[in-house]
Amino acid sequence: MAGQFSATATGPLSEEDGEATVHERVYRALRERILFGGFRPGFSVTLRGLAEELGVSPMPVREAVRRLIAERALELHGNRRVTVPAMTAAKFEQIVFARRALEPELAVRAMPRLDTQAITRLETIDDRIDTAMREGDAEGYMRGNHQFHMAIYERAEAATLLAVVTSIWLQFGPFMRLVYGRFGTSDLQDQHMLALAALKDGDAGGLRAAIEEDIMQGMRFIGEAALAG
Amino acid sequence: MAGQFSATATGPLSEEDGEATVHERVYRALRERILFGGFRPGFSVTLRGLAEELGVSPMPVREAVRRLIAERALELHGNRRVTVPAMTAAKFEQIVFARRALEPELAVRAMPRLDTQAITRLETIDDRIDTAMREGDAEGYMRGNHQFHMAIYERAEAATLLAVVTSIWLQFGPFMRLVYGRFGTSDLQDQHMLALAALKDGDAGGLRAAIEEDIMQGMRFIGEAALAG
DNA sequence: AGTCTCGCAGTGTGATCACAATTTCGGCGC
DNA sequence: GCGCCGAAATTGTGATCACACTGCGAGACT
Repeated sequence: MAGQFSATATGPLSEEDGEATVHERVYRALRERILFGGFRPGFSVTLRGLAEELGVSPMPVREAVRRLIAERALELHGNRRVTVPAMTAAKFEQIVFARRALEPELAVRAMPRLDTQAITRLETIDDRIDTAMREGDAEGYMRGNHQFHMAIYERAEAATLLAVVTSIWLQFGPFMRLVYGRFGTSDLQDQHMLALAALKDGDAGGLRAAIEEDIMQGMRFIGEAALAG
Repeated sequence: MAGQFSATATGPLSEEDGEATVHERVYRALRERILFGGFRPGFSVTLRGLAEELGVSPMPVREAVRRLIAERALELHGNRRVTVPAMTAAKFEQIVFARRALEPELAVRAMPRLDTQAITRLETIDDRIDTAMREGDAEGYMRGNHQFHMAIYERAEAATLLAVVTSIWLQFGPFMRLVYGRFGTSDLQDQHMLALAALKDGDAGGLRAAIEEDIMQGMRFIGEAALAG
């Protein structure tokens, strides 16, 4: 178990979504770990290991892992080893490019459907993000940040684009967690207020700029911290 | 077998890549069919059916299908039916947006590595595309077009972005084939010459515009033909 | 004591079987 | 004739087993 963050060692599968298939529940459990820092980049997972840990047979784990490999959240090496991919400068740059190209657009498309109630919910999430940042709660910050962005993007009703963005997030999740674990979260700035203001004003251009700025600030922080410096 | 195009009823698995795993060969076979028109949108596939057709056990087919579902090339319905996804106007629009956002960029990034030899090869491919277009060979046209674009994009050495684009292509392949089957290919125009010219001139802006124009023209044709009209 | 080698534990891959849910289609009743 | 119903075939899901290959560590030989 060494090399893995202990924060989200979920243990046996949560039975909350009891009606889904085992494969689906395993997939979601692994996905959460990847997204919010349960795995460290380079960590190698085994089918039987995960199966025993989650209390299921290796079969559904196999399918879930295959699925995550297809989404580029896991990596299958030639030597038959499955690992959480490491970050490289080139890959990081491509992720930033894709995020800038797609996410502001998703936000703008979602704007007509983001009513007052939705904005209030976003503010609540943002409050939790600020708290987590202050307290250095890396996982809490990442959960909140993910929730904030996805709560917007989901309203765009653009499932095809959203799937691409989701896959991208899976690819920098473990790396992001690594950086926060190493450098803390207290140096982060809350860039969501500009987005919320633009949302209230119905200012599409402002929202696009705010989301782009949020992406750039956040990615620059973890990029400089871990790749350049 | 009804509801499926007969053009690429590949039969048993080709043994050319004999060293790859069965899963990998099945994956590539299915992927080819999806990309170049072996399946019609809405066609439903069965694990055992594909397994028997390809001469393998259902197991590797299961993994390949799961993988293609993750790439949004296949669709898993609640009733446990696996189908080739149908196209909708909204999905089509998102595909066009993603292609415009990513593919011209990939082309520009590839330009420094596209030497005279590579350009010559592109011209050869383009000749074959023209021939296929004239002869109404829909599958040949699609294979050539795919080859032309990918031969460029691969040189960008941007695996992360390329994976996104590849997934996108898988999502409109069956639909594209359907349109060409219905309306023919003779009304198509070759938009690749502008790209080749820009490539020879080392004109990055021109290349970006040419690729974008190529995408727009091609997608407008199949979009108008099948969705609006 | 250092190095090479052999072997065992552990890995992903693939096949086969059991099962529950779904679909399909035949025949019965109206 | 037409529509409903139930049995049989077919589906995806999951478990278990066999196998070839990898990796690592213990042992022996020099």
